[in-house]
Amino acid sequence: VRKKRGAYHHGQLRTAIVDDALAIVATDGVRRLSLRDVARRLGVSHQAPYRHFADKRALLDAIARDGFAMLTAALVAPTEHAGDPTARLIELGSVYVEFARSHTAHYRVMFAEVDTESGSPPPEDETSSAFHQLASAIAEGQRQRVFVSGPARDVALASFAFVHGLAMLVVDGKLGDISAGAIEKLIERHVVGTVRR
Amino acid sequence: VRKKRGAYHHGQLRTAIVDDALAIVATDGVRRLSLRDVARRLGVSHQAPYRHFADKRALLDAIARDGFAMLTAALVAPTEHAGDPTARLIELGSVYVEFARSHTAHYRVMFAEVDTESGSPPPEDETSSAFHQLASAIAEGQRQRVFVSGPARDVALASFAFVHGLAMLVVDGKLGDISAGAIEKLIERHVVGTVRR
DNA sequence: ACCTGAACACCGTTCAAGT
DNA sequence: ACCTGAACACCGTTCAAGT
Repeated sequence: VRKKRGAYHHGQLRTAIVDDALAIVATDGVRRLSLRDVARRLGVSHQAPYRHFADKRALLDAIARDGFAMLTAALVAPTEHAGDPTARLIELGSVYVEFARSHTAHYRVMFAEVDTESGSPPPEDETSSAFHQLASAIAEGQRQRVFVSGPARDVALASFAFVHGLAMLVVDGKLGDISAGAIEKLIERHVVGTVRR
Repeated sequence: VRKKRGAYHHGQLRTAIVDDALAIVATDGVRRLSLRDVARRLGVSHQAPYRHFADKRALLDAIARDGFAMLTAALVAPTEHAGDPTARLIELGSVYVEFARSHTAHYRVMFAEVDTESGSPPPEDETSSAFHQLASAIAEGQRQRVFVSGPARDVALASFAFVHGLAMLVVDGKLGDISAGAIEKLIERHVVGTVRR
């Protein structure tokens, strides 16, 4: 979305900035993202982005929020397996890892090092949305007595760590180009082995 | 290790730089690490670090290498359970996550975004050392017929993703101050459920 | 060997304008 | 409203020295 020299973005600038930032993150990583570079690539002055984002952090936060919203939406969608907790949990895990694979830039920003401002409060833990999807699917399985008993939170923790670990490996390219089917098998094995009774 | 104005570090500078960088990473994160800041804190000129490291990347690489070496050493150590694959695999996992907890700065640098230079070859995958510890423990369990059959690599992949996911959550403080015992229980559950026959 | 200081090309961010 | 250009304090990195 390169604009003519001197032209205006007419309200599209915000979107253009986010899209270009995502492109940079996808190819070069979060570290290489620079507001000035984005502005340059879009043909606007390096101050223009500040009309839409208070600072660089705000841009990253917006991208992370988008990512969490997309992920949550993707996890809520598959209600087909509402009656079968095992199938549902496997699907949730697969959707989670597939999200990381298909939205690498978003996932990187979502889990990029958080600002460790010693004074700042834990930012309302946005991971929790995805986490609660897992937890509630697990609670349902426990209600139906097909899942192990014990605190749903602890069981969900194990499942979350597992899919998050897989997602990190995928995003970092450590798994080569493993197939979605292979990932689903790993998740199925996990669910059947450690969650189901 | 602050030196007197004008004094020399007499060969200690390299160590001092690494230590100070680790301190900064531990409190402020990798993103906030700056060579100039380290030099300033150590009372040397901002060019001094270049005597010991070709560039910032080289400093981070050195820290990552140290971390991988320490982790490998920690994983090799516990041969006590050499005869019991289940106990050994649980211990390997616990040691892995405990390393992330007690060496947060190292772990952050080890798994900080790798430079995605499109041309650069995969850097001899240093994760593989830790990974192979798991894989060989798993292969031994398969030999004794107490672990599930199938490619040791795939089974190891699941275990690695699980402990790596746990480690990431610990390092990012998403698990609060979960006890080492609670983590060991999660790992035990994973091993017993998805690795053991 | 190890250190210094000036210099260059970059950043993020702010300010005072321009249309 | 949305954009521009100059300015400031930072970075990483290089160069030409100093002891």
